[in-house]
Amino acid sequence: MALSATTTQALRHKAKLFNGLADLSRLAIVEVLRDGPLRVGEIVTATGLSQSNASNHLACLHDCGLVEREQQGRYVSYHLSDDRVAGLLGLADGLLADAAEGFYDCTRYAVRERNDA
Amino acid sequence: MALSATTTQALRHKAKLFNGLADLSRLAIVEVLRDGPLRVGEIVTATGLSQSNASNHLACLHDCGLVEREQQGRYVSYHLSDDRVAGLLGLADGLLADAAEGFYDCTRYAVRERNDA
DNA sequence: TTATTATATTTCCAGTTACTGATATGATGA
DNA sequence: TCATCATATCAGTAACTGGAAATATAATAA
Repeated sequence: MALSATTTQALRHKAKLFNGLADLSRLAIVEVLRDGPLRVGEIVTATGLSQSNASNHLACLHDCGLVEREQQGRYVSYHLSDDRVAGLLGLADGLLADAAEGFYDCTRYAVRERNDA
Repeated sequence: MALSATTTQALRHKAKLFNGLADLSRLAIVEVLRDGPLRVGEIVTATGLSQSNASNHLACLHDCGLVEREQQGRYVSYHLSDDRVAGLLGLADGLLADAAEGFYDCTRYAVRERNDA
C-alpha cells in the first residue's frame, strides 16, 4: 500500500465532504442555503424535492458537517455550517465558468436525474 | 419544479465536478497530483491502485475537467487542470481540520473502501 | 515486421445509493 | 387530552458505481 492509515482516514473524510456536494438534490439544497437559513418546508418548496427526500438529504448534509440545524418551535431551520462551504461552491462556479460547455460531459458516471415531481 | 433548465444544467455540471472528488481512488490520484505532474505508472505506484482502475479513474477525472493529459513518448503525464482544483482540496483540508473527528461519521452513505491490492 | 512496454477500453457483477410511500416522532394550540 | 402541522425515519426497489480481469491500442526499439 502506498498511503498511511491516517492519510487514508483523512482521505475518507474529504471524499465524504465532496460526496455531500456530488448529488443534484443535495447540491440544490446547499445552493438554496447560500442565500441564508431556511426551514425544511421552505427548502422543499425551493428545490421541488419531496418532503421525505429533502429530509433524508438534510440529515446526510448535517451528518457530513456541511449544514447546521436549529430548532425553532415546531420548525427546523438549516444553514451552511461554514463560510468555506460557500467557498467551495464559489470555486466550482469559477472553474465551470471558464470551462467549455462540452468539456464536462463526463460519461464515466452519471449524475442521477432528480425526480422532482 | 422550482429550478430553471439552465440552472439545472449548471447544477449537474457542478455535481459532476464534486463527484470527481467524491471517490477515494480519484481523490487519492488528485492528491498525488497536487505535488506536480506524474505519469500513469507513477500514479499507479503512488496510489496502489491497479493499472486498469487508475486508468479508468484518470479518464473520469479528465472527462470532468479536473486533470489534463499530456502524451510524452509512450508515457502519458497527468496534471491538475487548474489551480482552483488544488484550491478546492485546500478548502476541504481547512474545513476538516476545524471539525471534530466524530462529526464526520456520516452514515447516510458510505465511502467505498479501496481495493488497493 | 515483431517484441515489448505503457496505457486504455470492455465486460460483468456485487455492493451502494436515492427515490417513493407509509409511518412515526415532535411541537403547538385548543 | 386530542387534533394538527412540521419534520424525521423506515422499508422496498430500481438504477448506478467501482473493481477485477481480459483484451485492445499505441509507441518505441530491435
